[in-house]
Order: sequence, then C-alpha cells, then structure tokens
Amino acid sequence: MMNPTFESLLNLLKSKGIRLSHHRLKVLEYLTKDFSHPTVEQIYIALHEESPTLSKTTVYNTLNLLVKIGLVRVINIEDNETRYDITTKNHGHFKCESCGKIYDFGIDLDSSPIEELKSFKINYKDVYFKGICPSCLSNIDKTKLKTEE
Amino acid sequence: MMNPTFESLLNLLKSKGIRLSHHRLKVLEYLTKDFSHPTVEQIYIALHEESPTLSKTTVYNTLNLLVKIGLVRVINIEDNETRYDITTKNHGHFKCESCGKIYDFGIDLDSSPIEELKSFKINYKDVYFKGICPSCLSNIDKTKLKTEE
DNA sequence: TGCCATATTGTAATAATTACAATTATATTA
DNA sequence: TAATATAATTGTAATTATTACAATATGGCA
Repeated sequence: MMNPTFESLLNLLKSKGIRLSHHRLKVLEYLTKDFSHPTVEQIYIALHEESPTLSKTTVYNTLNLLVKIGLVRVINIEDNETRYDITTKNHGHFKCESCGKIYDFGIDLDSSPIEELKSFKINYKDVYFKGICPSCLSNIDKTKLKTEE
Repeated sequence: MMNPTFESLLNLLKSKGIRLSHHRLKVLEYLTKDFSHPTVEQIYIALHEESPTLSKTTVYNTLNLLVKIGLVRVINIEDNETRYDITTKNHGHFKCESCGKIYDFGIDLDSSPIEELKSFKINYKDVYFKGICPSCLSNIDKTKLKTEE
C-alpha cells in the first residue's frame, strides 16, 4: 500500500493555508514513518523525547486539525483507544484480538454502491474486522503441540 | 430488518446458563424495543425512571456480558460515544453528521472474501459510513431556498 | 426455607479528551 | 530588520467515560 510522502503532504498543507509550525511538522512526519496506526499517547511519547516542550494537547490539536482537512483518518476499531492513520486509498483495518496489531487490507466499497443508501450523501467509509492474525494463529498451534492439549 | 424477539433471547441466555436477573432482563428488553442504537447513558436514564435502584455500573456490566456472549454488538462509529445494538444479520451503520441519527443498512461482506485476509481468522466485521441523511439533505435545500444563498 | 454462588451497588480510581486563558511563535509588511 | 497582527502552543483544570473493588443484596436450588 502506497503512502503519501512527507513532501506531498507539506504542499497540501500550504495549499490549504495551514501554517507549517514546528510541532505540526513533527506530528505529520511521524505519521509518514510509523504505519502502526499509533495512538495519541504513542505519538506524544515518541516526539516528546526529542521535543520536550511538546504538550499532549498540541498532539490532540494537531491531529484534530489534520483530520479536519482530510490528511489523517481516525480509527475507532476499539472503544478504549483512538488511533490515527495517514489517509490513503480505500482500505480496511483488521485488529488481531490476540496481539493487538492492526493490519491494513485493500477493499473496494465503491464498485457496487448500496441500493439502500442511494439518497444518502456518503462522506466516509470505514471497514473494521477483528479476529486472529496468522502469526498468532501459528503460535496457538505451537502451544497446542507443546502442551498436547 | 428482522430483529430477534425478547423470548428468543431469553432462551439463548438460559441455554448459556446466564441468570435472568431483574436488571439484566430490563436492559435486554430495552434493547429489543429501542432500535436507535442507544448509549449507556440513554439506557441508564430510560430504565432508571422505572427502576430507581439500577446503577450505571450494572448497565455497563450487563452490556459487557451481553457483548461477550454475542447477543449485543458494540458500535464504535464515533470516538466519543459507544453505542449498543442487538445483534442481527450483517448490516452496516450510517451516521448522519448533521442530525446524529444512526441508520442500519444491509451489506454482504461474505460473498466475496478478501484475498489478503485468506490466512486470518475473522470473528467480527463492522462497516461504518458517515455523511448526510436524506432528511437533513432536504432541510439544507430548504434553507438554501429561504435564504436565497 | 435456608444456603451458596452470583449479581448489584456505590464509591473511588483511572484514563481520555476538551476548554480556556496566558504565553509564544510565525509571517507579513513597512 | 523590526514591528505588528494573527495564530499556535502550552499547561492547568474540568469534564466525561469507563473500570476496579469491596460490601451488600438477591436468585435459584436443595
């Protein structure tokens, strides 16, 4: 899955008249490098090391701004954690219930429009799957072999 | 969209060996009647009127139990509100960004499995759309006519 | 009926998020 | 380059949702 480059995002910000402040750039840059769908906490901890003056409020502010202008997407797959993702092409999110990792997968919801929603204006489409990822599945198998359950 | 009857749910609970306590029945009954995908707060307020001894913690406990045994589904379409829904057939949720109402719509994600997830064990599938519902769209049109924008 | 296991309650802790006023930084213009 | 207006950032405090836990109450079965 192709992710946007940092430079292309900067141009987009400029074109929208958004100031390229130091902290904003840091948050944005982080999102173009960490594809693990980080939480606010993770972003804050990672950036706070090199920029000790960064506050968590600013991370919230920046993310909300980036979401508003459509550069970042909110992932509400779980009710106790909000995650963030650089906006890319149509893709769904799979969360492993065992290791907690979130995987992207391609899905096309546009080719066959929902008849029931003909007269609705659709702005966002999110697809969330949950289950067990292959890596955890094979670990479970190994455990079974070892303990001979 | 067919919803399960209260009686069929009671049988399911019994078959799982879950006690049919007063409060549990009340919460469950409420969910079979209110299809607006209520929040914990809404359920608590509605039931607290007739059962003043009901605590919000009990509503949480009961909902978590019902989710665990698969009778109730969590809707995380928005990051600041968790909603609950009696489990039914495959359906997606559309949230109107103007009036906040959540609409169900039928969607079949099982007929064409995702190639990328061949080796994943999928337990849940959620589809969340956001946008403007027809009723709000027509209100916007009327406003435009009135103010001649 | 009486007992035991479980459900419920209520308070308090935790955690996520937002509000807001004071301060600081930025970009622009002279 | 310096002054200025505008916007960003900070930090604290408030708000809200959710969970933990111990004490109490209750339901179901012998």
